[in-house]
Amino acid sequence: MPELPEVQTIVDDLNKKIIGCKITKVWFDVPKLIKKPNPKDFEKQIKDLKISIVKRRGKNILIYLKLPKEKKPSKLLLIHQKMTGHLLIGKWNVQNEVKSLIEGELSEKVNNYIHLILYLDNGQQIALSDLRKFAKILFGTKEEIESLPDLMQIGPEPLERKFMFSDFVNLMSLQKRKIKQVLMDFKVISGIGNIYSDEILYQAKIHPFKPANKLTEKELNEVFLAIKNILGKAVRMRGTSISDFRGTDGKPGNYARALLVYQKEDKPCKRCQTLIKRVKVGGRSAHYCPKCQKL
DNA sequence: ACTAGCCCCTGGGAGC
DNA sequence: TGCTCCCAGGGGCTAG
Repeated sequence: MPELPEVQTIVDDLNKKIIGCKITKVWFDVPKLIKKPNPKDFEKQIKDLKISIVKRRGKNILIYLKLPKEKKPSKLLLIHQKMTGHLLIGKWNVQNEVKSLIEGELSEKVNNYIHLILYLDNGQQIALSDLRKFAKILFGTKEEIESLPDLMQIGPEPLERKFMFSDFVNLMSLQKRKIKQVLMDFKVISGIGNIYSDEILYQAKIHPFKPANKLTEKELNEVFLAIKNILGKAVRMRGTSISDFRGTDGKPGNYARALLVYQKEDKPCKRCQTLIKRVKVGGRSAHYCPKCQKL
């Protein structure tokens, strides 16, 4: 489901709604989603902690937690939503493995796939819904989680000011792979997945198969500008809603209607009317205009 | 040290 | 209507 803009939307929502809340109880029915610590210890360790701040790193949601007496957070809960995960805020009732909504507008199917609930002291709940059960949850001390490869391996944040064109040029010069795959590799640049890599390359007029290190300076500049432009715009529009992305309020994002190539196979290119093509790259589909995107 | 390809899961949509 | 096949936004692991 989520790439950088979608995860940022969730993080912004959480920061508005749950800061200062204390976790009073935990419920889950798919223990394997909790990779760390042992699921049995998870509730014991996270109970009574207070939510300090929520951040994003790549596509990971980082919820910093503190003991009631602490000034600075010492614990960290990491949630990666992978393909179909959603974090939702609401109130649910769990009975005989059936989850029903008590309050709010989340009367959607998404409720059937709730596999983890954090109960908060203000009566609200944070729920993780995940149809395909690929999501990943890690919890531990701040130092412990921050030093895991899951976070250490992540490449630079594309929207940060300090991520400059020169950094981008250096990164691309080291990559012989197809530009499409390089953009989607979170170890090179974080937060870009299949949807936005298609949109970025379309805007930059670069063929997805072009090897990253063969792009000219001018082409690299186009890609760099497209990354900043498209991701920035998507964040402002609260993400894309292909099939089932939702904010924590269950409402879809607005970027889907701004998509120009993703899932537009056989539709005319907005620039030249040539039909958009779909091809496989690294097991995933790439959409592009065969006429205006140059190899 | 690379990469392609499979795998983790479940459901939706297309085609027969 | 129902069956089968293909597809899905992430990313870890393995075999070559």
